Amino acid sequence: MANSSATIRDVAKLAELSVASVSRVLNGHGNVHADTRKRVLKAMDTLGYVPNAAARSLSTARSHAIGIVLPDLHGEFFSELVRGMDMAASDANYMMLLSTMHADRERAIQALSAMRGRIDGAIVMAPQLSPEDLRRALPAGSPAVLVNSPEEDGQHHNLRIDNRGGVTLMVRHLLASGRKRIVHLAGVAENLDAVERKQAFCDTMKALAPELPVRVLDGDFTDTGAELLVQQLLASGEEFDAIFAANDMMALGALKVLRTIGISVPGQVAVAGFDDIPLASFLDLTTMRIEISDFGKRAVERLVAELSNDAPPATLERVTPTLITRATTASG
Amino acid sequence: MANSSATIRDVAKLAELSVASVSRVLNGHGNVHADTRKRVLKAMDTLGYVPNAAARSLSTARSHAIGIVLPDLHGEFFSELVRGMDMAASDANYMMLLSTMHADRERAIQALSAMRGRIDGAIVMAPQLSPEDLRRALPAGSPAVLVNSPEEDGQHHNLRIDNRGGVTLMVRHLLASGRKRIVHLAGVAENLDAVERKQAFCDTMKALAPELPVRVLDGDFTDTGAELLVQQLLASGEEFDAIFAANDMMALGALKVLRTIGISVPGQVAVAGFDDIPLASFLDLTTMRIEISDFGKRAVERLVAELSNDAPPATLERVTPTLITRATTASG
DNA sequence: CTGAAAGCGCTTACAG
DNA sequence: CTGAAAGCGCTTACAG
Repeated sequence: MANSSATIRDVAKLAELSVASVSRVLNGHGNVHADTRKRVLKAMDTLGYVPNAAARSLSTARSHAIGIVLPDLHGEFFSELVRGMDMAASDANYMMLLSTMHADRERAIQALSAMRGRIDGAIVMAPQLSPEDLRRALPAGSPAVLVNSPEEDGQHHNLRIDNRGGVTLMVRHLLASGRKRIVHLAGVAENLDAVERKQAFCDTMKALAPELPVRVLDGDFTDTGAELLVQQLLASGEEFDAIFAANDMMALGALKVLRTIGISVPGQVAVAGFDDIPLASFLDLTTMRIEISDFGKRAVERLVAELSNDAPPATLERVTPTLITRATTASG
Repeated sequence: MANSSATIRDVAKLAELSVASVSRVLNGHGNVHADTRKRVLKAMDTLGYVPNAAARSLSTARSHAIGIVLPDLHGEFFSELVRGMDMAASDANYMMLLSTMHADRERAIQALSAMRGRIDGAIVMAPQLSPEDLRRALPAGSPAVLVNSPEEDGQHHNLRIDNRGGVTLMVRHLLASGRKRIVHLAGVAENLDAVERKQAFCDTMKALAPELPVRVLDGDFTDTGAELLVQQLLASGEEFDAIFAANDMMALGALKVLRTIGISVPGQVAVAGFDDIPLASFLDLTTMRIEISDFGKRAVERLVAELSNDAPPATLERVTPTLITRATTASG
């Protein structure tokens, strides 16, 4: 009922051949007589035949699809990530099976399980999942690449942002432009990137400018949260000539407060963020750009390489962001 | 090799039962002895058994997955659309197979074909596809809902934005706030929504304020394009007290020019857009909000209803946007 | 170059 | 309540 379409058997019948022959031309095998091929093609055409992927998967143990498990789908980050994945996947002729876990560990495991038989491998961005969870969820021996996974399991390739490299570039830039009192607005403490950025900020300051104070305020990645922090900072009377936020939204919050108060940016205070969201370029914010779609593309390319047994050993791979200098730090 | 996982046969062997019994507990059928169930469950657990979806699809002719074909994945619109679809899909326990067509007609047809056997139905947003193409691409009799399809084929449900309704609300709002000379910045001529908005603008003006001039400038949906248009408009010396752009990006371009020139908004000129992108709220732009995630959600819900043979007849369904009044039109 | 047959991993009448 | 068997639509050795 649901599927009243023609099958390979119908094609064979119409072409007066065996299903084996039909299958051969379907898969482009060489050993087929030109005339046979022609008859098959014609029959397929008149019947509007399209092979059934499930049947094919079952006999080849290959689905030509990859599973994607993401924590969420909210915002530019994920849409760019998926876009990059899509580019690489369609280049390599793979379909994408998408699933979100909404920060729910059990759900991620289920999603992955439900993909068994449908996918040849998976890309998993699920910070909550332990290596043990992954072992449970991933079909045994099925390739997977992790994105932003906190732990290494020695089994899977793991793609992460080079937070240390990015922070170092930005701190260097701020110091080079003469800033002496840089305040770092950190992101939510549970976020791995936030933690790495904060740590990297402290380390880099100590390494590059041991004489300068290292100031960190703990934020939550939101603009409104950052506004409060900056207001408190101003109220405290503490001096500062640069704010380096762990993401752009916080940087924008900071900007808003400074401008409202009448503090000139970058004259009195430089402001910088991290991510390069669309708003950043619109509002001329200096930031670290993560080419997120590249990130997704890399992940799929790596997975595809693994699927072709054509991949170097799994490692932790860091993708370094690039410094985008704009008006909020432009002057010296 | 790729799939060395346990099969139903392994479970049956370990539990010393037939595969039929295993299948029954797997599918929660009632007619199973409690003890049998227990043994099966235990065997599944020790083997880490997960059923193979391809095999299951093949025998049930049901995949519990839906296909999504989108023109692109760029930007907020698509990420929100997919997010809404994901919500509805996971609620209804369906997986999503995602594919983009990049404005390529043949590619969309291929993508849809490649989904045969993997999906129970599809959501297709592919303006380029004719009803005839769809008939070719969609597995015969397989349900599909269209999103933003220009043509009705009488077969499939079609979800579209209520451009006329939205434009009417906005024009009414502008007129109510005393605007007399409203300029409409139209979007790209090939875009169906752009065309509808433009037409609706002209019609609404004629209907609600026949004495007022109807002014339309043809734009391209970009902020930079709109900047040029507004500069030309200013240079022409023509008077106007409101700009209603066919999308937010153009409205923002207009805003930029007006502010640069020193024209007060909304004092001298009101500015309004369409879409309610994140930038709009950030920059306090009056606009028509399309709840895009709802749009995606509706599409999937409709499809799921069709899959359960539980849907009213297919129609053209319009989703009406809501007016979001903000600072750029606030005063009288 | 071609066909008959087994098999991929499930589900589901059909008997019992 | 349970099992043997057929069948879902393909692919792929194996003969010929």
